[in-house]
Amino acid sequence: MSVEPSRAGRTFTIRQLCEEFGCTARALRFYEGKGMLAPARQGLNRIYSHRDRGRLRLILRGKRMGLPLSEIHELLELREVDHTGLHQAARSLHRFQQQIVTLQAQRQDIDFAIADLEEAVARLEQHLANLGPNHPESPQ
Amino acid sequence: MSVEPSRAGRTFTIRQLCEEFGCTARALRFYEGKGMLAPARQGLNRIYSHRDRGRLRLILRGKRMGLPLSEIHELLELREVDHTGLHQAARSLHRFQQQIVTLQAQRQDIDFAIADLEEAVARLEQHLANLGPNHPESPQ
DNA sequence: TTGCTCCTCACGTCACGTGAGGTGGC
DNA sequence: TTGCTCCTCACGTCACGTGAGGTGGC
Repeated sequence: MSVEPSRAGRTFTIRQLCEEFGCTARALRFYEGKGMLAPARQGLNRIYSHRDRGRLRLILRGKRMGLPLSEIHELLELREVDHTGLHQAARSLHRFQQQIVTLQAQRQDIDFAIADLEEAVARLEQHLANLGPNHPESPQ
Repeated sequence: MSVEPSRAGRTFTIRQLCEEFGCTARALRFYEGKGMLAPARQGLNRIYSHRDRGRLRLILRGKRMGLPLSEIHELLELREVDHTGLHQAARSLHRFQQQIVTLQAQRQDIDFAIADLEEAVARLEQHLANLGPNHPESPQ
């Protein structure tokens, strides 16, 4: 077995992962501070393994789903420990189902907000039309 | 003219406004600290006028629309100064149209997240079904 | 005297952003 | 020597939440 990269042995710099996933170095360091990542070091510099990259991918996916880092952290740990995947799957399933409900509610709020904004826009356009053409203060 | 309430002369305590609008006293004090509200005082206690209430209503409406307090503040000031409503209307119109786009993008993100979650839920249910019935570690 | 509502600091939360100031290897 | 990327503090941001400790009027 060679010491050098057999595909999964590949390593990444912080910048490489940032570019790949579109996040900042500060974010990666922040996740590390929270104990969610633990890259190796070469001097002071961080060296990310293929597995670190996998964890990062899950972190960002969890974030997109609107989960707080604390919960993503839990799910990550569970995955590490739970070899059968049973406990992990049950827990994730429950949490994901909850999150779907939460997101659906958020979408409702956004829909209401958009409707409200569209109504306001219509009123403002009307107001400007009335005020507009030859009003003393109309621009130009 | 009587000194006492002719409908618009009515005043409110902080608690009354909180209950009416479903927010906390801390929030009202916070908006005041930002200069968005300026209730009268009776000793140390805050006395909100009908106009304070109107401003609060707009603040909360802006928040529901996803506007940051700083922008809500601007629109509020504009309304105060701009008697014709022309400048105000133009500015609000522009900002609202922008915000509609922003919210539509957020709704998209949420839709994608929900789809992703639903897929994950389906996979987990399948996984649990395979693992389930007579697995050594299945619960009970 | 007890309760209630009000008050003023002031630190905590969440997920980083943003400098300041410094190092290492090409 | 200049540039580049990396690093470590540490304070700032946003919109409040959450005590701690105290006051006023029924």
